[in-house]
Amino acid sequence: MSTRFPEYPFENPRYPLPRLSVEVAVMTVQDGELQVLMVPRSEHARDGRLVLPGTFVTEACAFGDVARQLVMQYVGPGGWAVEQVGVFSEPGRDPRGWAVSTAFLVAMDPRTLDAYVAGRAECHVVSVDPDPDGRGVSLSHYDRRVLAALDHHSIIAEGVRHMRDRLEGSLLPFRFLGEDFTMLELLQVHEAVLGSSLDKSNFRKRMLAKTFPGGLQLQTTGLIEHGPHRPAAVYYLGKS
Amino acid sequence: MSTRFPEYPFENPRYPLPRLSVEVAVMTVQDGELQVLMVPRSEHARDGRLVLPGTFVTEACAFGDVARQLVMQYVGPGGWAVEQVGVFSEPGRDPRGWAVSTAFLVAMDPRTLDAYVAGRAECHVVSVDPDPDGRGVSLSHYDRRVLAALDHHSIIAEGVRHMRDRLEGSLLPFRFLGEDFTMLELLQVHEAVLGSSLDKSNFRKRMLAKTFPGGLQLQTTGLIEHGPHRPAAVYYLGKS
DNA sequence: ACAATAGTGTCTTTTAGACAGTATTAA
DNA sequence: TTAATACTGTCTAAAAGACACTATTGT
Repeated sequence: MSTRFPEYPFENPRYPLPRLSVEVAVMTVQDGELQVLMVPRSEHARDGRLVLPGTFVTEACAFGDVARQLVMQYVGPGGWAVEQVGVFSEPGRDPRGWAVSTAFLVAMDPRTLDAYVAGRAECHVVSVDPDPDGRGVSLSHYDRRVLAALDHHSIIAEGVRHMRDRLEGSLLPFRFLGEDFTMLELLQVHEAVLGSSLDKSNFRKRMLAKTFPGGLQLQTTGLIEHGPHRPAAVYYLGKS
Repeated sequence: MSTRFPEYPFENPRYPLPRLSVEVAVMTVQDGELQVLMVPRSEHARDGRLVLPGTFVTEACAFGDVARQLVMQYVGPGGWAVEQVGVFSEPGRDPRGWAVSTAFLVAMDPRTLDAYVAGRAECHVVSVDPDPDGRGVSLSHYDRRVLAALDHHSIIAEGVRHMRDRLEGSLLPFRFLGEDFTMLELLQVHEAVLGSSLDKSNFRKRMLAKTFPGGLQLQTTGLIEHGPHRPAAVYYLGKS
């Protein structure tokens, strides 16, 4: 270590250094509900407290790559698009000491997430209920004792804010969906992220008229039946 | 240090740790031009290379507070609103080794900035010219040898992206202005940040009709003459 | 009068939104 | 037939934009 930055106080005990970590909020929308992947706060903690998947940074590596590796470790392989949400550095945020986290966000199709998570008891997909004012979130679960430790509520709330900013003008909504999807599924992604309901007719018109980044537009590819009602058109995102 | 996080590898030379720093982009708009405050990359460097003001993080402190202290140190006292732009962690970004920077942005009235910076030879206010595609920026100066070291171009480019996202729906434009301003000054802030020109008539209508966060609206408070032409109305942001 | 910046008015196009109504399926 | 979801059409209001025009100053 002494060959790098010799003047920086790594070896000088006068200067504390924070514990550096990367946390990932793997989010999905299922049945119109926003959800996030959480895990027990340590391998042997059985007190029911859940945290976002995270890891300490212990090698020279871009944090985005660390986040991608975390997703591969907890969910599975894939070209996951991670987005940086921000840095959380308040000294009191971890009772054990000064900890600095860089938070990332990944949007995932619920079927993909469920398939990966199905066999892993440690993975919990927790419902996220953003506050009406958009500042915080509540996490619910089958067991009320299951709560997030640390300030991971704040990280998720910031992630929701980030998603709301990026819903229009990015491909984010489509990362919550499979390659093919119905208009209702796309609508429910928007509603879950925004936390408000949208007029179906106007939403459809807007989406069909819109050009997405990369010159992509909604294309229809057939019909799908799933219930005692008119079949829905199946869409995908493609070049016009 | 051993009382905190005993299991984290501070004392373990197997694990490298990055040099942690906070950098601040103090930005302003003058004569329709976006500018940023830069300083020589070290106190004794006389090679003309400039960097964003920054400091290593060496005590348990929220990074936003570190950024505010930096602004006070380089510019002067004031309740500066710092906004986090992001973390820059690519291993190759600093040739001396692994360095992780958290970047912040401050928008400042050019008169305030100039007044503070006037007596300080080390402070340079450098023009920022965003690329048309919005991905990068060019920095100009009276002396072409004056260039940013490290990846501070990227930090500034991210800062511009951040400002463009927040121009509508926040009070950011007004932080580039004094308490009182003319419609032209407000227009030029928007044009400089967006990098495009706007129709004056439509801009005026839009601004006068708009309600800004906190229920604030543009109020007029008199006229100002500054040239051989019709005097301009002076506006401020207040409750209706 | 002229140049220069400030400000108004009008017309068109685009977009968002409310909301009524039609379509197709299973039971 | 009914219930349920899918989809279309129409009208209105709001916003954005183009652009011609008027206003007020110093020289």
